[in-house]
Amino acid sequence: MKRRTWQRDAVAEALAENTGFVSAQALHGQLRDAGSPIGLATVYRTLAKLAEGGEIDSLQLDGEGLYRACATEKHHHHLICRNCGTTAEVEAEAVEAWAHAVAAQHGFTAPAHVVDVFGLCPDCSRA
Amino acid sequence: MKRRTWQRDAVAEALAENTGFVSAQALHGQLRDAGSPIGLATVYRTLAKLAEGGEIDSLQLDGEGLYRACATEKHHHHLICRNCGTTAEVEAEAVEAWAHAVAAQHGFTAPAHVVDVFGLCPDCSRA
DNA sequence: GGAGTTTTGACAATGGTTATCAGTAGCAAT
DNA sequence: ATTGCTACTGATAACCATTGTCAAAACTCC
Repeated sequence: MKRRTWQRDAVAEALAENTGFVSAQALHGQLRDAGSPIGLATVYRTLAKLAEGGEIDSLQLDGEGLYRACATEKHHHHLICRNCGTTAEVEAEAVEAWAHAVAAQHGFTAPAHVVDVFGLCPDCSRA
Repeated sequence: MKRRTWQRDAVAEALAENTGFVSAQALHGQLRDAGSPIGLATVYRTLAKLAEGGEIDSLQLDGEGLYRACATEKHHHHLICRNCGTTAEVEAEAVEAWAHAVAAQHGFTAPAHVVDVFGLCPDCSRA
């Protein structure tokens, strides 16, 4: 059974304060700096659970997991600044359709896809 | 300057024997089982160099790096069986165009993208 | 053959993530 | 409220893929 704890709320709240994707470690540091005595393991566990439940989005970059509380519940993809992490949510029905078509064409079932666009945001491009 | 060693050849050859993506560790085990005394660190280094030079493709799955010697030199994407690793190469000019357009639309520069489709291949679907 | 520089390999170190396990604290029934 | 059950937490150890280290080996050019 799922229980409600202040730790879970704290993680969700801290995540909401970030506009881009954040690592578990960064989030833990943020919480600690804000005076919360939350444990690192708890942050990892909570993020994993939230992601599993579809409440937050996650992706892997350079071998570390990043998380983000997204605005929409709908399926979408991300345009991410590889320098500062700023993220824009983008929809791409054409890509969804393409992914399904490709899978079907080769007889693959249970299709899933990883589609992310990386780049330098306007601010970071200037620097 | 780049030198030619039997180790580099051995890695490339072992990679060619696999149809799907393989991890550095798996490849090392494969080489060792075949009687090669190659070192693990060397396999990692060689794979990194080959990938850097564009001679092989790489991707990250579950936090571990996977490599594959692809048939074409052209930019392409992959349709991967998440059970057995079997891989099909697929082209998607429409997706390339979409990625560029999305980045440009938001003022992002130096666009790159990660696009992979996962699923169960016909064989694994049956099981 | 020899100099000069890469590359190698065994092993240590790194770093993000997960397992352990005793103590804590939701939640429900009493 | 109190109790009982059990999920959750946190400090720390363990994991494990990967990278760094450095002396020894070996490729290439002269």
